[in-house]
Amino acid sequence: MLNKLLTPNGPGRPKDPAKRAAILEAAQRLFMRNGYDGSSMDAIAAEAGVSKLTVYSHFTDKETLFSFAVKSKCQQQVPELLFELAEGVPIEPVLLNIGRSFHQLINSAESIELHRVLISRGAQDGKLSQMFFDAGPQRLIDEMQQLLIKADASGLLNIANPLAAADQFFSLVKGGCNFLLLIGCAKPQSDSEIDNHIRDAVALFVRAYRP
Amino acid sequence: MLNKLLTPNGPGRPKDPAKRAAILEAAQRLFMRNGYDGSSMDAIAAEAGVSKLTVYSHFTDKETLFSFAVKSKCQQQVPELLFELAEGVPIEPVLLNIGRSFHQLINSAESIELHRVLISRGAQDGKLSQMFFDAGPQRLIDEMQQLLIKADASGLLNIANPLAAADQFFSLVKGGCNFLLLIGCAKPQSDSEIDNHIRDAVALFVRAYRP
DNA sequence: GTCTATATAGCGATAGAC
DNA sequence: GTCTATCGCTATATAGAC
Repeated sequence: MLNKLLTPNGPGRPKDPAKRAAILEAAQRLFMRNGYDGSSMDAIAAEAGVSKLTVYSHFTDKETLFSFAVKSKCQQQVPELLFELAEGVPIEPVLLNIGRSFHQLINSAESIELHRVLISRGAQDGKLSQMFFDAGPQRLIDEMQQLLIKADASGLLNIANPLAAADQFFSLVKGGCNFLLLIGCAKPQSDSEIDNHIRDAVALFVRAYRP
Repeated sequence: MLNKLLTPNGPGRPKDPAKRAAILEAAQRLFMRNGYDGSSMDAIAAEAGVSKLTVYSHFTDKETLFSFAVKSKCQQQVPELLFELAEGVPIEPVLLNIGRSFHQLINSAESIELHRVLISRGAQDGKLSQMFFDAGPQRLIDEMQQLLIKADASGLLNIANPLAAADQFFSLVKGGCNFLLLIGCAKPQSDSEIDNHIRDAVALFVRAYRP
């Protein structure tokens, strides 16, 4: 299954990598837009500009194609937040930067759609959700935990339980608005509202954990 | 449409209210367990022990049945949290009680399934999500806001923005674990872990907002 | 390896007997 | 009002030509 990707040239005529990429792209678009059940293999093939059998040739079945599409989408979404903590610098600006990046990440249309699809399918494919979680949220929590340990050691903050504090921080920045976007009845927020929200979250966090 | 519920006796033979109830119950079970697309009208009719046409007779089509099922489920889930705030009593125990009730509510299997279904369908039926939100989360936020205003007036807490603070409180109690349950890869938490989580959330909140 | 055409099954919704 | 039987449609997955 994997050697299709690693060694495109098997015995006989090689499969067209461009078509494979087109299929994967089309699958991502449709799965994210219409969900698993809402996306037919016909539609995916049409969107990719190939025949349906070509889709089945590259990816065994619908489940497999879905897994590859999600996996690829996760890798695109992998965040590059700034968890650096320079010496002798106050902590608020660092947390504000992380908060802004995280907020933008989880509330982007792409991210909301990905979450929606995973939640819809979550009950039936826990492995895929686990993969997503390890590649995404878990890494953010780990890095945040490391940053908070450093901040505690530097005397910038007073944090007894870094893991719990990391969870608290992300929960605060996430807020209730993200849930509204997920269920599809959110009023659009202005940039200033978003910024105020993040400021409030960081302020609450720092106030509670200051030495 | 509604008078079917209010006046079960129309002209001619009355429809069987017991069958209507059985259909609604079966629809709730299957929709919550297998989602919208995963639940066929055949399966619902079989689960209810009636014919499929009886289902169509009581509820116009699948969308309508789904709306009634979700609406009914929401009314069952309507929480009775304790937002009382007696005079001369510390605030922590009150927040702990609310936090525990809220945590139990949103992490129950029934609630997770309802959220999952709403999120899956959310993109396609925003009205239903709006109805759910008004009946559930919005009311909790409102009541929490009122409580925080009182707490501020009493000098128990120092809260400039009660709405934002209410959102922060619920976000903290909710935590990251709820999301894990939604995507279907959560390790079960022990009672003591849950209690510690809620204590930490309340502690953070009170520490930041103490006068 | 890729295409057109098709097999098989399940869906939502309906017609007509009782 | 409720039932059995069925229509019309669409889905996943496959067979055979090039």
